[in-house]
Amino acid sequence: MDLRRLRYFVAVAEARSIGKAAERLRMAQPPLSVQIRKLEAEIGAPLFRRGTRGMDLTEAGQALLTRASEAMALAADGVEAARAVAAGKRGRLSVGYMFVLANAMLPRLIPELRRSVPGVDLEFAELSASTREARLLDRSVTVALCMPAINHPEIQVARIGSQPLMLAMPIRSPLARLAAVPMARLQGRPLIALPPPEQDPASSAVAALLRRHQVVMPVVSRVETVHSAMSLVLAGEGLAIVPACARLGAPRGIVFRPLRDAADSIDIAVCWRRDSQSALISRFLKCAEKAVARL
Amino acid sequence: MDLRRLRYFVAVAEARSIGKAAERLRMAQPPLSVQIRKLEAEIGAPLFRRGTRGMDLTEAGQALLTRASEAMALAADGVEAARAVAAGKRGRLSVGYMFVLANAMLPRLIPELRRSVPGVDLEFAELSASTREARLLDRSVTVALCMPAINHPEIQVARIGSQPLMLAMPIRSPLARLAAVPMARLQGRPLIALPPPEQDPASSAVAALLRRHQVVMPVVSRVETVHSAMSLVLAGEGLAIVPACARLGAPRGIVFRPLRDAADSIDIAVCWRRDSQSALISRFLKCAEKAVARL
DNA sequence: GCCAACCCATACGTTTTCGGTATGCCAATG
DNA sequence: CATTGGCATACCGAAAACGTATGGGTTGGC
Repeated sequence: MDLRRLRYFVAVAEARSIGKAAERLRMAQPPLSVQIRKLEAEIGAPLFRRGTRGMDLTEAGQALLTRASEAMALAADGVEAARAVAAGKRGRLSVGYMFVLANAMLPRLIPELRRSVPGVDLEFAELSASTREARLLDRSVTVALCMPAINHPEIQVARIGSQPLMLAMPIRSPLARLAAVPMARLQGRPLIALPPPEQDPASSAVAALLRRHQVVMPVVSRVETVHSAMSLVLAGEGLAIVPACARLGAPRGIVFRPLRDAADSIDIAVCWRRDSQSALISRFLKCAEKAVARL
Repeated sequence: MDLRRLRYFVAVAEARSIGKAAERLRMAQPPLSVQIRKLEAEIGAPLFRRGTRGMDLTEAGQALLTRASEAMALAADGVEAARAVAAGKRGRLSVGYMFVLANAMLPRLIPELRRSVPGVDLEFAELSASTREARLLDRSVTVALCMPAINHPEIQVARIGSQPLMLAMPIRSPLARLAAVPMARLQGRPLIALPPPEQDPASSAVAALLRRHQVVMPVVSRVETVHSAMSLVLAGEGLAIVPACARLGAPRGIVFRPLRDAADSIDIAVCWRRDSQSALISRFLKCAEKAVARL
């Protein structure tokens, strides 16, 4: 069964005439006549009654007409839907993000996305660094917001901003009186650390910072998330070195201070599989850049 | 948009491989590869991710797949439906019948039809002779049961039986004592007649019968239907000459007697437009013949 | 009552498209 | 490093579709 034949058939049925339909289809009358007869031969029964004043559907033709129109509409809709998905105008966008970025970015990002890709179903999942990577690779998330970027051959990265590292401490800490804390003052103080670099690359930035300034801070606790780290800081367990955006959503009683002499910062990046839906991702990228611009 | 391409696309999507799909489609791999790429070019976006171990649908491809399968199913269903209608296995059959035949034929005809054309919607309408003809011509009825047949160039006729003419009279009529009434005994008796031949051809058979036997019966009433005639006969208004099947459904108090020396009968015929659905009609014809066989 | 107009069907030559074979390219595998 | 598996490309022959020209049947007007 050929969809062109059905298209011709519907045109003839609507025009009630081969000649008129041929005109509308921008083709000559004889080939259309041939196609209709071929269709009738394929069906094995006449679809039209040939009168002297044009053509008229038989009952069999009527039965075919409704289905044929629907089939054509469905095929056209399928093409249209595929184009829309490819253009990033429809579909599903699943965003894996990390906890620290949630308060800072999502309130700006989500409305921006709804405006930019109104036909797309959005989905958000707070995921650990390793989970984000795994779920990007198996495509169960489309993009990930990472700090810092994921390093993997299949994964592409776009840096959309950066966050300076800041010292988080209880408000009653003596260091809290300083507007900026010199690196040397950290020597020997207890550190609340994130998982080691091989599990969470964010902590390697902190490690590098300390190493460069030859500062040693004993690790008194390792926690999974910045949120947990804040709790321990508040409890007086130690200090934490975290991206500035952790301030948003941090509990009262914790203050953040920049580190003097240390311009270290950590990249915020959007990560996605190289072979993913590029149009949708570039739209997401624009939104993410806007959301991060006024952090 | 070509349905073959969609067919190929669905095959490749299901096989997750061009080579496998080509095998299933009984064709070589390269042309299938070309067709898929043409489809992608038409859509304007890749529908598959080419991996080293086969093909995998992109999101756009998934959007197309569902619609494409449905469209194919609809097209196939359309062809199938058209064939079924043409074969008389589905569709609508509207039967125009006349009152006298209702009691005699419908109880046998309807079950016969339901058995013979189970997928067809049946419709029955009791119609006068002129209405039957008009509605056959405008196709609002498919077939008509007539007595006698309709005579019109566009209308085809099949004789399926005949009914002898009988004399209908009140049971207390003196003629009722005879097993068969000689034509001569009708001379001068009052006749309840149907509309004149130009309106109802049935009455021309009666007129011809009387003329041939040189019998004159004054027409005391003209009625539209045999049913009305029976009422007047019962009331003692006069006699009626009607097809034998009028006995069925006639009120008590009326008796029917054959006419001696007169083998006149009137044909029962099925009538339909020459260009109507032949398969359905020939099935109807078989059923009608069976229904009339044991009258 | 004949001629013109209309509409569909047929015939034939041309062009487009499709399918098959041969082959190349790339990546994964052993 | 060679082999295998899978898709892409190139080229050729075959089939299908389109256009032009034309025939045939019916309607409607002069």
